[in-house]
Amino acid sequence: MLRKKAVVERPRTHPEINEFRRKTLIEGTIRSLAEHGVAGTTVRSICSEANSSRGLMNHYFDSKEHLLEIAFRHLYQTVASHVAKKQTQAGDDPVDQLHALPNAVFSAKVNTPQNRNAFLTFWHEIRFNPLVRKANQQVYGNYLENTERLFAAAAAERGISLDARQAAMGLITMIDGYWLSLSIYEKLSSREEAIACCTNYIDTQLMSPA
Amino acid sequence: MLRKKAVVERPRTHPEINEFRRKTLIEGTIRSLAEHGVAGTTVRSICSEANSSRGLMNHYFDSKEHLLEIAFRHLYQTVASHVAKKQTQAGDDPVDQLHALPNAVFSAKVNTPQNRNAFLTFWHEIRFNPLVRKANQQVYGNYLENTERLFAAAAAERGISLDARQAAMGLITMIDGYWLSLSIYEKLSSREEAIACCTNYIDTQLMSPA
DNA sequence: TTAAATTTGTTGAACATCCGTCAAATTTTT
DNA sequence: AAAAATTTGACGGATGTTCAACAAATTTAA
Repeated sequence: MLRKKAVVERPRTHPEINEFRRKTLIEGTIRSLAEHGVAGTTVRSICSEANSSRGLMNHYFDSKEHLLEIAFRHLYQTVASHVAKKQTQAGDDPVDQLHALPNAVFSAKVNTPQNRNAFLTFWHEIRFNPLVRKANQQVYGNYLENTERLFAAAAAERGISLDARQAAMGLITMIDGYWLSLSIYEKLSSREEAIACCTNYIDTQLMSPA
Repeated sequence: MLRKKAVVERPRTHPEINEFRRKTLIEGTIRSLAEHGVAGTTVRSICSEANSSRGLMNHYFDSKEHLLEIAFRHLYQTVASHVAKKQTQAGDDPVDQLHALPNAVFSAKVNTPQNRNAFLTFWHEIRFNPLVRKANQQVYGNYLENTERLFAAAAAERGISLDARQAAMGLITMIDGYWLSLSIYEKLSSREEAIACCTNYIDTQLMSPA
């Protein structure tokens, strides 16, 4: 039986090619990190995941170090934009927006094994790749600030006093903790449990002090 | 002025030598992991930290992979034994013993930058080193079981119903989360904050359901 | 108690293999 | 024809492990 060779959708114009290559290399990096870890992610493994030759990495990015930074920003952005979307959908109530955070972070769309494992490798990479470290500082600063603002608004709304900064830090820490747990002890906890626990944390913080 | 050459305490008998070499290689591994990460920790860097020649690693351990497993068990043991000691000191009350857990884990003695960073690299290594993975499963199983038992006992004592497993999982997750936060965002949280937050979590779990 | 024999500890050069990067050669788009 | 995209072999350097050579500790024999 004759069969047409599977046609791989590949752009033909220069601007499209540029965008396509960068995107596939970035995604290949994340896939390689999730699958092979820091030590196993080489220029060769990345390009293999991206179906490109070795030389293309250096053609589209300054260095492997730089590509890792871009990949980190990309990964963070996929999570952050999903959170932003869900918080917008939640309306104007700061409590609802706070509840939307764990719901978005632990949704099946974003909290995939691949993304969990990739994040874990980046947490490790932060200490050794200066570009990734700087990117994380920027990105994490915003994240903390936004969450702190929501806690402050929620506390004001309910007329209670609250250390919004510490509450935000606690929530983010718990989210990171479950993200880590799901990555390492996959069988022992679940995304649903993570959402329940973080939601409970938010509600507990927003009760008037005894 | 004459001065005695600084005498490096070094064992002279065979059994002592064996113990000494294994210990310094294990500690050198942890130091190298904390300082240089997974990718930067080579047989050469380990032996350099341990003041030994490259060949000794293979003389005292089957392989680098095996040494990493032993180092992981050693690191975990230093934390676990400190926790056990503090829980024993806490007496018979399960609530006191639960409170002793975050206090011990985030004590200055155990929660050092080196130990934090070393643990972070092991969390990454778990997925790629089968020996480390198996060691973690054993060790973490006990940890979860003990904590679950304490929650169950505390709930029974207070006559309240509680999903002890989920409460234990939540506490461990929060501890891991702060361990991670302290490692990555050192300036944004503190050991004291971690203890306060975990203690609060325990107390919240042990209040009768509304 | 001494001296020889034996076991154990230690070293670093050598090995094959892989790393990130580069640049010349080739193909494809413009 | 010119420019951009792509491939591939080559580079110096680093990797984990092995092994022959040597040093020290220990046991055996006298």
